[in-house]
Amino acid sequence: MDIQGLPGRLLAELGPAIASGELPEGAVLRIEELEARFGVSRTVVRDAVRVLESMRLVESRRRVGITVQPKSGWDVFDPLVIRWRLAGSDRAAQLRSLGSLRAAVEPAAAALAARHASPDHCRELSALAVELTVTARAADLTAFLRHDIAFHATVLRASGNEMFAHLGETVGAVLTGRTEHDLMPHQPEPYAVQLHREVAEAICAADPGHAERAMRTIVLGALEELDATLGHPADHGAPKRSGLA
Amino acid sequence: MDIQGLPGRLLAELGPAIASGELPEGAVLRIEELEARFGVSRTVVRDAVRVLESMRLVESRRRVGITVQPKSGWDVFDPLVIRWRLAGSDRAAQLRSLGSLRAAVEPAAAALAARHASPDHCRELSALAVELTVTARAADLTAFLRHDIAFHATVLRASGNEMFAHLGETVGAVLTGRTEHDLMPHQPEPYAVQLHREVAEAICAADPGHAERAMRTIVLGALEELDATLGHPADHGAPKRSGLA
DNA sequence: TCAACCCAAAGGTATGACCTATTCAAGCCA
DNA sequence: TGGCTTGAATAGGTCATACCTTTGGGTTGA
Repeated sequence: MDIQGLPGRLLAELGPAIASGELPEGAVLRIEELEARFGVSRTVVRDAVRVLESMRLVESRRRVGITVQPKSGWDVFDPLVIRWRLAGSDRAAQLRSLGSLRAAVEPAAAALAARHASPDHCRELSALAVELTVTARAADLTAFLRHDIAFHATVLRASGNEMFAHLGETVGAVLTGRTEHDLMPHQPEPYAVQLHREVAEAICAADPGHAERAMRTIVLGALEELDATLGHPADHGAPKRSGLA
Repeated sequence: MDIQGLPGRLLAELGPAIASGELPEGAVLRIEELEARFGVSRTVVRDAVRVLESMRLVESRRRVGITVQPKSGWDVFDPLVIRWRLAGSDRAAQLRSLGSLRAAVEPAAAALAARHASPDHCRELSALAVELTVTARAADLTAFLRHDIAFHATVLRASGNEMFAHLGETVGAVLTGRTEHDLMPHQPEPYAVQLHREVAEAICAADPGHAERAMRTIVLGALEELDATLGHPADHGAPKRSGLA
């Protein structure tokens, strides 16, 4: 996605290094050093640094160099930062943060979708719900994941809120990461699949309350699962049966 | 914040121009043209363009130039993009999006805060609640706003979720914008102030349910108020008394 | 001891040249 | 005639270098 161009090469190297803590807070880089290390000109280095700076990952100051900023300043919503953190040692913390975010946003998105969804969205959701059912029964995890991602993205898009819609990509990254690492059950839980169907139906039936509740159950289930696999079990409120998002 | 340096000057000019639609989707800029227009070198132009590109506001292609991208691609969570949109003609849409986001996130944050808040956070919230009460009674809108922003930011921070915490700045921008434009009542509503007190108390008492409900009332009230001032009245679910966030 | 001052280090900006991917169109082959 | 190939013009991408400006820190003098 951003591996195009020489600055992209630097970004692909420096971003993950910073996000993973390999380059810790306070670490200092110098333009000259990066020029030599990557065999590129100052122009390219500046380009890359400028982008890192716009994400608040580093700060460039005269007479000092390029300093890695404290984690608390990161632009945590930047898609690249999210991806880099998911790929590195911050993975667990990032997943937990995203989990809470999903738990907050997706139910609200489902409720909004139940009010604003177009017939097209509705058709799409219904079709995806069917696909989920089928691929789950067939234990085709790859296809299931693909449709799961599409389902959640569609709900977010159908909410009519541009900010929610943009979380679709991020949620996709989370779901992908989950099947990759936290080994999923060989067959998605039937209850979770049914919840997805309920969400789709409620949205098509313009029933915000039901859509919201079903989605909340899904996403809280995912949160619990997350805490289980990541170890640290913090309570999140309403106890529910383990679901699958 | 980013008015430092020559690239910052370009950003401060081009960003708002794009965000407000003054430079519509598909508009093409050329480096050479920008060099002349701002009297800067290619280096500076490239720097600025690179940043706009990382926000997905523009795309730079050879033989074509720098093309303004469709709004659907904007990195809507970027703080600068948010600020630029709030300042321009997209103001209403941006406020509505942010309103829904707040409605989703802040109650969840309050609930989390009730679980994880440190004694320091608790003290801070209590103090801010007092300040809100006092300044509201004194009808000191400026001070009230300042404390209101601090209150919400503190709740978000106390949630222990880094992503929530980062929304504090954005929420602040929304609240500021509200008092600036949608003329607020000369004296903040007493009921809203009380709700803030309840949130603080519930968080300090480690009562997630109460904290979440009170915060939801606040933020839904704000949403209703928003719809009222912005015209388009979409229903958001649970009917509540008009609050004030 | 502390202040003002000066110098060197490192990023910021300016140029100008050259490379390269793209597009559009002219021209060729079926 | 129509589609494909090819070639040149265009505009961004990269490079190398020189010079400016800020700033941290050491030095000097009161």
